Amino acid sequence: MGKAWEKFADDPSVIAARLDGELVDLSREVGDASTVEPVTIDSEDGRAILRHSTAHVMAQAVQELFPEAKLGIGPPVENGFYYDFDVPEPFKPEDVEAIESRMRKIVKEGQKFSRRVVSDAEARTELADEPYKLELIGLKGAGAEESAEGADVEVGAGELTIYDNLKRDGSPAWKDLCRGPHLPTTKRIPAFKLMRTAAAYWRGSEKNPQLQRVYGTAWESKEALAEHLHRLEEAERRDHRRLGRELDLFSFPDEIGSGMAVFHPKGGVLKRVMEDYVRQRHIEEGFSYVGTPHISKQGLFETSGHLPYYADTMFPPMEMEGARYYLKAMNCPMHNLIFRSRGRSYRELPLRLFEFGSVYRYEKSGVVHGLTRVRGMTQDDSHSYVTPEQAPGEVKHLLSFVLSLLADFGLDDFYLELSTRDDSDKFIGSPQEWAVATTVLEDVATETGLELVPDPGGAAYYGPKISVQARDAIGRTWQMSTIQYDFNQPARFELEYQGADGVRQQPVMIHSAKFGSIERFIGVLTEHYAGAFPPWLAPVQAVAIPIAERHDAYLREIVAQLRGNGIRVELDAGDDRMQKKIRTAQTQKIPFMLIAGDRDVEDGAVSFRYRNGDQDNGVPVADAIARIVDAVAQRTQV
RNA sequence: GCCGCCUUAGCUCAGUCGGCAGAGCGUCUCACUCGUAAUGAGAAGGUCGUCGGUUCGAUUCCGACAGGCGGCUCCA
Repeated sequence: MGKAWEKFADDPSVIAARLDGELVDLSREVGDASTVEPVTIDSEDGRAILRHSTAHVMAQAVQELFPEAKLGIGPPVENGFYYDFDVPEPFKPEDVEAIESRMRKIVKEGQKFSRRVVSDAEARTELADEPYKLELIGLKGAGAEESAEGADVEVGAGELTIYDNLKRDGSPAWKDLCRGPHLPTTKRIPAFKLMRTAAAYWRGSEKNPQLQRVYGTAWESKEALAEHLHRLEEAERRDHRRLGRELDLFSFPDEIGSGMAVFHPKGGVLKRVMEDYVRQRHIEEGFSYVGTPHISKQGLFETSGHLPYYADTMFPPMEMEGARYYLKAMNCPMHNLIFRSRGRSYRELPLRLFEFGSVYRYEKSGVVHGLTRVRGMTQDDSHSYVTPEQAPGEVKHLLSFVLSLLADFGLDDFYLELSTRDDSDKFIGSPQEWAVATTVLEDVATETGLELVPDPGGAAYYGPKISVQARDAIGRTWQMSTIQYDFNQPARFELEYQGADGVRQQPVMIHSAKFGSIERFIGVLTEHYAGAFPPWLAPVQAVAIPIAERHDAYLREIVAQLRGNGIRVELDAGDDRMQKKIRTAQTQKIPFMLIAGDRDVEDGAVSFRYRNGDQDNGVPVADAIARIVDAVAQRTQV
């Protein structure tokens, strides 16, 4: 049968093969495999192989330049790869340049990636100077190859293999413990670039030493690399932190503190319109709007059980006349007190309490990030108190409500995550209770048909949760909505309702934040729309632009009529030229520009310019007003 | 919190090999009144993030702190 490459020798884009579904090097013997499929460099698998091979080249370059560097792991990731190194000194920017140019040299040399199977003992001998690789070999022996982030790429199941990078004369230049497959030679790397360095904990644990991670990207062509870099630039343009400043939406004054946003008038409109809509929808869905204070005495958080888990992330307590008060980091305990304020009947259930609750969490300094990770936030928080029998129906109700709200805001790029307990001792409640709750959530989540990612160990201490994960402009995911099943707090607060049979029962409570936090949601929404909010959300919905000063009065009248119809409209009566005013409105991403000059005044009309550049001239004033009012009411994008 | 990088005018960024700082945009004033992305002229605006050290002298060198950026860990 021969080697795999012989079958695809005429196609230079083939860089690996699949033998009966298994990815292998082109140099592998086909043997008695029944299917042999090509893997091209621009396929998903092909790119992963390219990137992983480029990671090897980088590791080789690093060890040639820094012989004392010890290897961590080097897997492909979305759009690129990284490799971790234990080095005495972190890499400096000039080091990265040196590594990159050494990589170019290795690529140019066309070193061959050569696979060989080794025994456990051989691997240990050959890699005696690589403590992290030895650890991986040990893990494999323990059958724990999946436990390390990315480690499965390196060792995986089955036999141990080492890849040698061979020079043209066949002499070995470098080697790495690796599962493969790889490109045939380094020369097959068409385009790559090192992106950044960062520190990362070995095997992802804060307790382990930090390694220096170098990130890079690699593509099947120079054009594809250029496109990727261009996409990154575009993404930077829609970063909510940048748009927040450019569109005058919000800022983060140093004087207040890290992670504390102030909303400017335009961001305030966005926030208010969102909140009004969300409040209205909650009321329609059977929620009761409530209000609770920002601080509470310590005892409340002891009763709820939060304090031992959250003390680190809560702002330190204030002492007043012998009492200790905390800024609240969650709203549920206060809602529980509303439930408990009087006797409850089964007839009242489900009882759904909802508010925009301001909470404060002292997030670690390194994690604060624009509006998506703040220290002071407003949760659109609700708690549904239900009988155990009602719980599945309520979870289903909440999930469909959440998804419909997200759809109303035009969000579609998200997936669900099911966070469950693991065997750590941070979770309270019996395994049976957890199993019941988890099954309820899983069934409802599965029914939606959305992608569902398991997240073992990610549950709240009091119960499992479903969350909606949204992506930001550059692909980072942020948790937004959450639905949490809680059988613990009702017990801790001794919540009760009287059943139909007259017996007192304990309700189940279901926590749910539809957007997670208003701040994060505004951040994600800003990036989703790149600042061009749909008309119903746009801080300024229309701007009137007179061609000359003599048209001001005419437009002022139209602006008044629009305002009378509830439209957020401004007249740009400054002494800039109209072209400049259009440019300004354009950069502010205002949906409608209403332009009027002599012709329009004569015809009783205005001329539209939409922010996408389209125009519509000489529209009768009444029609123009109706068009804008209609677009706002329909919540349509323009 | 950990690692690296960064902090000069409202914004984007030059610059000073240690000797009292500069541009464009924005803002203000004046002139221009113009048909779908930048009219022209002039002016104001910075104790060079904060505090301490070295020095005759620090925005520049060193340290601490604050804030930011990219990751890691953690999380809505």
